Amino acid sequence: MSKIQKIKGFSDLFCPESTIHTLMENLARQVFATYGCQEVRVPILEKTELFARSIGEETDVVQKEMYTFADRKGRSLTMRPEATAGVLRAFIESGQHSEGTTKLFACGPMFRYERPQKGRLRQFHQLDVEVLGTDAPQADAEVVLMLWTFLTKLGLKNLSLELNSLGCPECRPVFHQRLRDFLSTIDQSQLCEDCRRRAETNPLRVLDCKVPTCKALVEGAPSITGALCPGCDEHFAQVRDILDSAALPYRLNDRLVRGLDYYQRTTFEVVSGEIGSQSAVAGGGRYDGLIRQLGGPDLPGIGFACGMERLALLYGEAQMPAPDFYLAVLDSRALNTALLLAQRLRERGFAGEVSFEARSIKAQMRQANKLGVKTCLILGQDEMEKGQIVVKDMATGVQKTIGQDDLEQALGFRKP
RNA sequence: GUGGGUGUAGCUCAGUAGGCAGAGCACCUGGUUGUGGCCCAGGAUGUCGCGCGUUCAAGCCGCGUCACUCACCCCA
Repeated sequence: MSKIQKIKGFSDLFCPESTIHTLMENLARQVFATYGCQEVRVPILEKTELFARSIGEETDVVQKEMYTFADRKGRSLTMRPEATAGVLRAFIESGQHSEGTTKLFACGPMFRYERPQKGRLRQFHQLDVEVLGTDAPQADAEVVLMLWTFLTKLGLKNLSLELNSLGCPECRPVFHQRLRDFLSTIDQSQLCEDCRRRAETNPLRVLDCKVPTCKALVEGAPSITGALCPGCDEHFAQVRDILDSAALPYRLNDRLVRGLDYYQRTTFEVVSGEIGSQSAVAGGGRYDGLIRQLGGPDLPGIGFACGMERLALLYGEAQMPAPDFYLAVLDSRALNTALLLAQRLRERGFAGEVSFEARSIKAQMRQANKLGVKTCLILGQDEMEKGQIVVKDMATGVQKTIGQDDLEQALGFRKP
């Protein structure tokens, strides 16, 4: 029979990677809770329209990267490509939005039909925070601090925080016009093929191009920072001021662009130079018109998402805890007794393995050694007959024979 | 969607100029009547991704195909 393989861009996580993911998720939950975030679990499948309306009909994500299909009654459904839309939909639908600021944490798998590469899978996992109901610059600063605190507690270093303001519906069109004017003054034929297209469709993206010739050409392009309206300018200044006071190191990057249409004002990204080309480990920003756009009240919001696979690339080796014991069985008539003894220990919270077959003691000792257990228990014919068991300390090699009833004590049972 | 690289033992990979399929690690057995690590001796393990072609002969050359991977695009 032929093997069935997993589908492209989907991965199976075994230990220690699965442990790293669990650990990161738990730490995120814990850190974000200190800021008042409450966890929300939302569906993986949503109506396609939700993403089309929030992310933006014209974005690449919606145009060509979504897992979209018709259900059995012909309704168009989509596997979520990001978390924000679903969380906001749930927030709006729950109707619990009259209580001032709401801070939500969500996590889980997201899906995008892209060509896989380092740090990018078709099913990937994000940690997501949304702070809804306030446009205070303090909230922006708090969200950034929350993210940075989490990454620091994860032990990640050499990360760089990039910060920008994209302006609001009032000042952004002004900047777009200035940018278009600028682009029309330069020799279009010098731009790369992608940029010639982007100059029309999404001029902001031209600023972000990595091709050296394009970089040089847009050197003198106008900066969004200089085009902000007084309101946005003041808001951004306050956010920076707080982050300065908190001594949080960031880099202003007026070329920082977000891929989703709903972002405005404060946007930020955390990048690493150590994980290949997909260098953004987290990204987010403010989306003040979005809740209303999704049929909810006119409330502002800000949030971010962390890519867990990318964090995992930066995370060191996970230490897998060694089991407490290995129970070697030398006589096949002792196998049942051994299993019951192990069960007794496991009920007390000890972790360990018990042999399912009476192999040579040498083989079983080797196994105990390989598992790295602190204690090896040996049950043979002699011990069986006397109701005893051998307890061997693997580090010192010292062993003693004790009554089976005294096992918990010998292993250092501590009350839970 | 586009381009490059790689598919050989459980894992990491050698394999010269087409001529018997290899190493290290891991695993198993023994060196100890019931005692691990180190050491020594021995052992098992292959659709050389798959298909077609060239050839007396293909892991190696050609074509196709699938998978993985990195990069572009895009993004967390």
